[in-house]
Amino acid sequence: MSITAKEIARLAGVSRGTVDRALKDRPGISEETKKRILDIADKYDYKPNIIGKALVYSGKPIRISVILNSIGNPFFDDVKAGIFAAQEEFENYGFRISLFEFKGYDAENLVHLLDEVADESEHIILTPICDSRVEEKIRALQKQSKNIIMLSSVLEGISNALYVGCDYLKSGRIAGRITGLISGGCANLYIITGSSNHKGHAQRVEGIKEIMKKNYPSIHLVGVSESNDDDETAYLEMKDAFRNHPDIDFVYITAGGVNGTLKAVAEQKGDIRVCTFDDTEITRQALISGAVQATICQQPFEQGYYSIKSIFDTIVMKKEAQNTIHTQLSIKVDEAL
Amino acid sequence: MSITAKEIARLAGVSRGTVDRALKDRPGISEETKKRILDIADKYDYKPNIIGKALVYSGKPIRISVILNSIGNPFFDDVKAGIFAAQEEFENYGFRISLFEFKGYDAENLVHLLDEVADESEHIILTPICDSRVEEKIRALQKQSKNIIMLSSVLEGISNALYVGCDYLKSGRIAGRITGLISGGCANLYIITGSSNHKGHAQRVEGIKEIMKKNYPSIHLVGVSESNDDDETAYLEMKDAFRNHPDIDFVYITAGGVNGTLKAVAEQKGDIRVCTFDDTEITRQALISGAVQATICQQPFEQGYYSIKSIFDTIVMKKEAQNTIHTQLSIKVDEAL
DNA sequence: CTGAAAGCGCTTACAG
DNA sequence: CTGAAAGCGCTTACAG
Repeated sequence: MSITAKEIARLAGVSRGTVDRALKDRPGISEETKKRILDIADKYDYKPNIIGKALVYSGKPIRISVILNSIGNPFFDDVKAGIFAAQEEFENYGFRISLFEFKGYDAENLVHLLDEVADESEHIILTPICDSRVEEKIRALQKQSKNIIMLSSVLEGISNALYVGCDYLKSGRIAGRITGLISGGCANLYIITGSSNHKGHAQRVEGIKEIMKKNYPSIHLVGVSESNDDDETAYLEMKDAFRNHPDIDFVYITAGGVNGTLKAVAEQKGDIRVCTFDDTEITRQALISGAVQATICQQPFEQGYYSIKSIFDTIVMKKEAQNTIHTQLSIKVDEAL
Repeated sequence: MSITAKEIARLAGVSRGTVDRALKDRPGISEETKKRILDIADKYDYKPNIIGKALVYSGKPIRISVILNSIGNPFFDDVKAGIFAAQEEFENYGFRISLFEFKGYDAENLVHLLDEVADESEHIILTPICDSRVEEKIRALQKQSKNIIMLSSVLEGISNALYVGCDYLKSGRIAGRITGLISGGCANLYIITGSSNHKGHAQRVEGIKEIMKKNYPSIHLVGVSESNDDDETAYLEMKDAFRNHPDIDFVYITAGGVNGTLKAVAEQKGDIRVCTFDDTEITRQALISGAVQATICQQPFEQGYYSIKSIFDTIVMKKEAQNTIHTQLSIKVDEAL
């Protein structure tokens, strides 16, 4: 129960306004009264009451635009749920959130959307696309002192922007460890990844390789294919892999294309272990049916929630800005659903 | 951006006080003005601003006592961290939290502490102990309309109380599934559990057995011992088990006594897999050294945080009271630390 | 049955 | 250099 500014004023024998000048380091106050006030504030551990503050600012909305390439991608359902939860929680603090969704990885599309929202928002949360035009646009917006937050994926060329999402390299290492544990350290492994244009997907493959090299000399990485998150492509790639390597007995799917891959695995018959990423309707069904043994989750709800909460923390709570919020990575099996 | 009570007053041509009477269903208002006001509130989707509300109530503290048998139990470090985080977040809403810690499972101790805090708190969060005296005391406090919240473990004999913690039976099932996956479906399994007086520990064993029965006919459960969360006991029990069953090749530790168990396993030599529960300093070290393959975590930070947040949600946000908040269960391997 | 006022802790624009 | 006042959205005690 810290002291209020009003009480400080009484103790110092001055008005509320003067106390405010001292605390905020505003001009128009003599050095001695300022010192007297700050000493009292210090002594009684004054911390401004955020509710009093929030009430004042509730008139001036904090405008936030969220741009996600989420259309057709079930991963983002929970991300959006987290955003909506935060929206409800912080509504009374003046948070005004607009959500824009698009499909795919077209950089022009994203740049266009950024242009559209720029004028009417001080905070822009987006799932960035790895493209120089996107990077340039983000840097331009930062110059206009827009607060940029990257959600669920990250551009390494951007500084002074918060990233909220998982540690992709680490998630790959975990995948490698699971592969080792479930296979008993001996397997012919095939990886179906999303796109090499998605930095995160590439890092996952890298992480798996790293662990294989370090710990599992008897696991042979037969090959890696890209599905571009498309089931048909995944199916054809996996079919092809089995044709050339009938001894594949472990498949890791690092991104989308799960159903296509599983179809090819089912047709192949034999005891083939499969692991995936994320907890979507598709992976849940596959876990329950036994087609998939384990999946690595990255807390999508929390990603959405914290992307908004970070704004609350810096603006309202005046906490220092972070540059990374890594959500937890955890392994789930069927019984955990 | 919902309408304010002030605007409703203006639209209805009445004073703020009258609007309040209508909204709160308080006496002293004619049916027709009431209806007129409620219609306007409805039309503009009026929702009271919690910040305005909170400021009024910040004078009347919400007193919360937290009683944990956490002394000497590192699991509770994160639980406490979650409580402290919530304390900071809700301080300005008038939340006054006092923490009381004790050691062990002595019911008298807990009853005594409950007596002590009862007069000075409307909300009591505790780690309950399975004992009729505790149950009676809790029921008596509920009769005095104290809000009781059970944290991290649960008494099934108590109703009208929120439980915040993991689903122990489910966590046991997950343990069973891990055992199956890592062993390749073939093992001689031994379980070191905490205490049969701890309902949760018993449920974990039950969950493991259930999965073995359903899915893994070739995993043989050699035996179960109780460590009472004590390393020395765990060591002796495990030694004894190896003496009688030298073929044990998988050990599941469902509670404490991890170091003692691991010591016996190390002395036994051979390729013995070990899995545990929770992410404490001890299990982390064991995961990193490779002595333990995987551990099941139950979000202790969130347990602490949500036990307080639930009070905020019902008192301030006026959300309906829940009776269970199950935190997520997830598997972690060394690379996830 | 209804209104006017004071107050929760803060900020800001204005007056002296 | 300092103070007094109005206002954010709400609640509550009091006056009519």
